[in-house]
Amino acid sequence: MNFDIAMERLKSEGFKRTPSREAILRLLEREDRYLSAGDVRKALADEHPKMSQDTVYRNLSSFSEMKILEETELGGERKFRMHCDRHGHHHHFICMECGRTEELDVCPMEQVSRALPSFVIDDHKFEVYGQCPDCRTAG
Amino acid sequence: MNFDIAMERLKSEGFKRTPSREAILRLLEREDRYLSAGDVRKALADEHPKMSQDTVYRNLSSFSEMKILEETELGGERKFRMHCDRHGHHHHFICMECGRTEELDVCPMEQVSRALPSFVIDDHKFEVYGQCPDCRTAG
DNA sequence: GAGTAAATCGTAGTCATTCCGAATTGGAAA
DNA sequence: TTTCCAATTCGGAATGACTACGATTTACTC
Ligand SMILES: [Mn+2]
Ligand SMILES: [Mn+2]
Ligand SMILES: [Zn+2]
Ligand SMILES: [Zn+2]
Repeated sequence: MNFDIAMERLKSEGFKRTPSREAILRLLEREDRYLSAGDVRKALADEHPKMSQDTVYRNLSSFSEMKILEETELGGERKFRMHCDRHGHHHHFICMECGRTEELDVCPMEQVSRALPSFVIDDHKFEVYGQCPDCRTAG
Repeated sequence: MNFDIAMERLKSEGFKRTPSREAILRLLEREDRYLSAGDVRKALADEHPKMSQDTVYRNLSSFSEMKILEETELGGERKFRMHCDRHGHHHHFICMECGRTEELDVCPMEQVSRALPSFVIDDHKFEVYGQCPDCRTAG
């Protein structure tokens, strides 16, 4: 997903276009990796020094709820990245140094559904953690 | 893993046998599901009303490090359960109402490793969330 | 039973996140 | 364009999980 589509989505759902929202979404589009609320505040400190933490958290949560962002919980923190909708359902490798992701097309949920016929399955999480090639050569 | 094996493990690694540790491990053996530090404190409130939160957190962390417990992060909280070592590597369905788990033998990591030859893979997480049959009929 | 390092207690501190009332503002309506 | 108001933001306080730490107690060794 890119900035323009995200702003359209906001407008179509009745949200206002504010400088805070533009800055947050532009940042996440540019970075293309998982960022925490703190990361966002730091990255916007120069451009928007008085954006309050409430604004950052509230908007990240809203964007996540409306699927503009995707969210995970890592190291005791909520992290967000632009929702990627290029393929269908998929999962991610996540670099623990830089936060960049790599798409994984494998998902074992069909087998799981068959193996647990009497369970209600609401959600699932599959993530692979490590070091991406860039960070490996840089290290 | 059961209580006796856990206590042996503690002894062999030079840890002392204390009433706090016994109570925490007995609870986790009995419950056989994911509990937070707060859950543990509440469950032991009658039997050990003055066990401090420091003691609970420190021991849960120690037990997790030495693989007596397994740990996950769920809803912004660390959760712990007895380490299950019946089969080899596996993952869990987790009931979001009662915390009970069901074993899943599927794991797609072989395919992932093949698909990411230039990445360093340190860890992975695969969890399925929902409602177990007991909670479904009870609800 | 005495000595000692480990463990616990009580409490204060940290950090991410949420809450809240007051002030501001985007955008619809006049 | 100006008015208006619900939505949004701000600033700061509150929350809740978790950690740190000095003082006290305790499990094990001798
Ligand atoms: Mn993706
Ligand atoms: Mn298991
Ligand atoms: Zn999947
Ligand atoms: Zn696995």
